[in-house]
Amino acid sequence: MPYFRSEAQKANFVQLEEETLGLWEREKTFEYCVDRRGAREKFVFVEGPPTANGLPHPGHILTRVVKDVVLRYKTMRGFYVERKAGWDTHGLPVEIEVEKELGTNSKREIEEFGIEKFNQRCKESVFRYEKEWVNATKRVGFWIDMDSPYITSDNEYIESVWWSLKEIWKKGLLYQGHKVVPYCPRCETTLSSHEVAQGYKEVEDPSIYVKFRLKQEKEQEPVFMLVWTTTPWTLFGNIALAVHPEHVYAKVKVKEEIFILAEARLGALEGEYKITERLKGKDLEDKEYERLFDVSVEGGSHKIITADFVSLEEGTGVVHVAPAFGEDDYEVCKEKGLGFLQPVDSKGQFTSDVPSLEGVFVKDADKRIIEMLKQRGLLYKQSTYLHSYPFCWRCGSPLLYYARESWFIGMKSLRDNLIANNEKINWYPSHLKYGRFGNFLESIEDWAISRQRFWGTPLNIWLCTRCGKEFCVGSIEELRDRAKNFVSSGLDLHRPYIDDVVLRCEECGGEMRRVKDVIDCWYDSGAAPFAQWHYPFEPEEFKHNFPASFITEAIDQTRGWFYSLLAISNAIFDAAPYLNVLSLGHILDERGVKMSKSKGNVVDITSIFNNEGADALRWFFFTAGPPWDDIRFSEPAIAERQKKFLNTLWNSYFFFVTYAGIDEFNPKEKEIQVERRSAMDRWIMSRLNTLKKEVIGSLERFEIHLGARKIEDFVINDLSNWYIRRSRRRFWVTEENFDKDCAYLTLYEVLVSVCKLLAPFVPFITEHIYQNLVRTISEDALESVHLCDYPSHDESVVEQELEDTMDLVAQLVEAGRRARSDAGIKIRQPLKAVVVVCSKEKKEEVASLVDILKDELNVKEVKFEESLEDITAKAVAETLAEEREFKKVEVDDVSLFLDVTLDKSLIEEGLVRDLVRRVQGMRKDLDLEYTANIRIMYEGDEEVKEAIKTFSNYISEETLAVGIEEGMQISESKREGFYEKKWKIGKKGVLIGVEAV
RNA sequence: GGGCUCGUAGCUUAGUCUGGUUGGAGUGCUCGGCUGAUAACCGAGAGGUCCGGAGUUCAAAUCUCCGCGGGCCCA
Repeated sequence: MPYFRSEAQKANFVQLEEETLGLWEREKTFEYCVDRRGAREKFVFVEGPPTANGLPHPGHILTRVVKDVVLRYKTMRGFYVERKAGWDTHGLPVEIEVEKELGTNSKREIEEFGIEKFNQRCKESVFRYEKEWVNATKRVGFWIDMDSPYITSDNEYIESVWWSLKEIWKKGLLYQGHKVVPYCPRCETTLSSHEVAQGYKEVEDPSIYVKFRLKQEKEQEPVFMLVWTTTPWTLFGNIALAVHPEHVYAKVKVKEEIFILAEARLGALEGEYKITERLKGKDLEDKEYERLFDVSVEGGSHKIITADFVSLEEGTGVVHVAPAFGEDDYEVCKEKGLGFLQPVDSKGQFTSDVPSLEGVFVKDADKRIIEMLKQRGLLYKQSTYLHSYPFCWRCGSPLLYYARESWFIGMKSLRDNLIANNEKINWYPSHLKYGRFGNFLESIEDWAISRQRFWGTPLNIWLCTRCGKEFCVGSIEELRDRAKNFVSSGLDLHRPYIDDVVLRCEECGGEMRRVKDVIDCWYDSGAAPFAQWHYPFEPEEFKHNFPASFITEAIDQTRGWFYSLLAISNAIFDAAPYLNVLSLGHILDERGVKMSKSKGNVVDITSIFNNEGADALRWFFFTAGPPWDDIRFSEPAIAERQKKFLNTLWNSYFFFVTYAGIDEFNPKEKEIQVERRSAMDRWIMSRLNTLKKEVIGSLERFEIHLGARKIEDFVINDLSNWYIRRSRRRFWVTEENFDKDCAYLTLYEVLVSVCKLLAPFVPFITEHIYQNLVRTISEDALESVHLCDYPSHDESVVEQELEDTMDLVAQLVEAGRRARSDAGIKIRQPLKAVVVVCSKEKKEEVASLVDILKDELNVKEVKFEESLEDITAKAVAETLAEEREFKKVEVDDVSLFLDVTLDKSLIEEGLVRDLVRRVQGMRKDLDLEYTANIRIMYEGDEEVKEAIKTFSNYISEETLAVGIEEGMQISESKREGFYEKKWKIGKKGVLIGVEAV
């Protein structure tokens, strides 16, 4: 009985994978694989939570398999690697999906629809594609615990988030301010940058040059700052004028008026002008000017400030600053301690601060404002300006950049800590650390965490309606303690329920009401390190799981999740939340364009699962290039890798299983030390151990592609194309012998090792191979390849010299073939000898592998000559004192002379080899068992007859022929099972018949 | 507009950090060979503006600068 289950010659990877999934399910392999390492050192992973309100696409799958390969590898290396899944559930994208279904367009309509019902829909929407996500995750082999995931909208999660915000609040880092955001006045909502990017249009706007009069002594001639703007309506919000501190400004006289503007922008003036004075921007600093309109401002205003953002590309080099309508404007005013003015309401209409235009939509007011300026003589000139301006992608109205009240975390004050904690993190690729991410930290701004929306973690701040006192709630218990009304323990912490909870003001006894905001969902996911464990309410897990050893997501998360994690950990624990972070590239289509739903170029992964399978997909991702590079992705590219690698791996495994089956070989019954085995065996073992070392090195540096490519190279070139091809004859010997045992043992050991090396990369096929190669023969073996330890490298079997020599021999073989090809003699034609001329040392090395050379070049003999003064074919012939013809080739300092002289016996032997080859082909055509005996009949000329007679033993051995007969009765040969074929060998016609006996 | 990154044969890519023979593979194509792993394998050939330009150097795919194109992030 064979010990190993026999296999199909052609693998059905998809079927094999589905069976393997079933096996893992039945045996609970994943759970066991994690738990059995429970006492070992932890390797902490945090899952960046995906949103399941869309179908997973190849980019998500890439992230999942990269996570998987690292976690499987670390587990096999002995670490305890828990893997908790997570779902990101809040946020504007979710709301937008629901709004599309409802057909609503504004916050007002949502309020009319009802926040309760709206949020209920959001909650449902978030898990709409959960099943697809779970299926794809399982199908691709990503082992992660999806039975008890963290969910950012669960009460416990929210409670932890609240706790963390309270910590930040207690440190005085949570404050209220303004943020300038792209805002749709019709929908009454802010837009994300992604939405803004969708709605740019070319439009014509007014372009006006406005005169701001400097405050002076009365008797002096008036001096005007000349200012350019394309948004006249923002002039009501003017607080300051900005100039660049280092640029040169000119005081010029134009007709009867005096203007100040940048010298480089004098071209903006009409007609003749005369420069009367030059000065630097900073010389103008702090000069006050007359306000354009009569509006009241709290705090400093209407003076000249300096700012680096002032450019000389357009305008006059003097910039009108309105903190309510521009982010730079807002920031610079805050920095300079100036006041703030918001004359526009949330519908985009002027407030009572602007009595003459109260209730007018700002964009409609431009003409009247220009007219007002003209009448008062404050308009220098006017034209129009063509530029791209953002519009609301939903309703088409022009967006306003508009300052809204917002809550901030004071990250700016934590900048040095952020930078210090970033020092502790290893970034892959390393340039991100001080590049994109480092630069970002250097100029970090405060984090605006509030959103005036519905579906999100409610901001846990309550304000007293009487005295204005502010309170931050840090737990459900605290909420119930402080609440005036009854709060049930099972209260859903979302809006609108939480909005109804009124707290008692400790200061004045008044009523405290929650601010209406929810928080940025980036905060939710950034809180995952502790919130997934419901810390600090259940403190144990977090302590063992912080900081994370490893996280990975795509490059766009650099300022997303990678930052929000660091920001929060930094604010609360002053610690780095992860020690290694791997940033992945994106998936592009076959033309190199990013795959996205809107472009319609997303490849359907289910088709790949059903055609090529998960291992093929994974192997493609791992070998395509460095994980941080973008990958061009297409189904044919995956099929190609499968053909190249997985098929070769399968063929190697199939070869072993087939012959071990025939010979009923059981590796457990044999034990032969590696050093007693042949050079070929020791060579592949040496290569294997070198490989192990290289693969581990690569994986430790997250150079997954290098590790994978090294294994691929080993399997295809070393194992399949050299070791197995060279060793085939050793397996075909019918009787049992030492050399055959060595070959079996070696091939078996290599296959099992390779299988383990590959297990993290291609978990299905390796499991399948392991089950057949290992579990079938030992009952005490571990149940799964994924429970095994990762192979460690054994220096004692590494023979570097042997590896080098094999390299040389392979090169000599190649050179010898070239020589044959030059001489026009095919390889099947045996030749008498090859002469190798080399140093004594080289000779000794090569001598151990001389049989390989003999075989590969099909020569009877390999002769060595240590040195010849004259290394030519003629000299070789003379040295050997033979009248023969040689063909010379060289490899480095070794010369090889191929004896290309043919004699009758050699030609006869060549002919026999041709015949044998034909018979083998016919056996194959008949689909005979490898061990089946046959009878051969033939017809041919005298030479053929003679050759067959001379070599009949050889022919019998090679083809398992029990009889070779000359001539056949064609008429009688039509019987069942008899197969005959006419062949042409060289110029001879030969008729061959084959019949199984 | 700014920051980071990528650009090598039809396609996928190694080499770039640390400059040094004639830029190396795979795939596809052509020709030849081998084969009881057979939809595999071996050899030869054709195929290159190393994105373009300038500079540094005895020497540049590699270092520097300026562009062009793709990607990401931010304005």
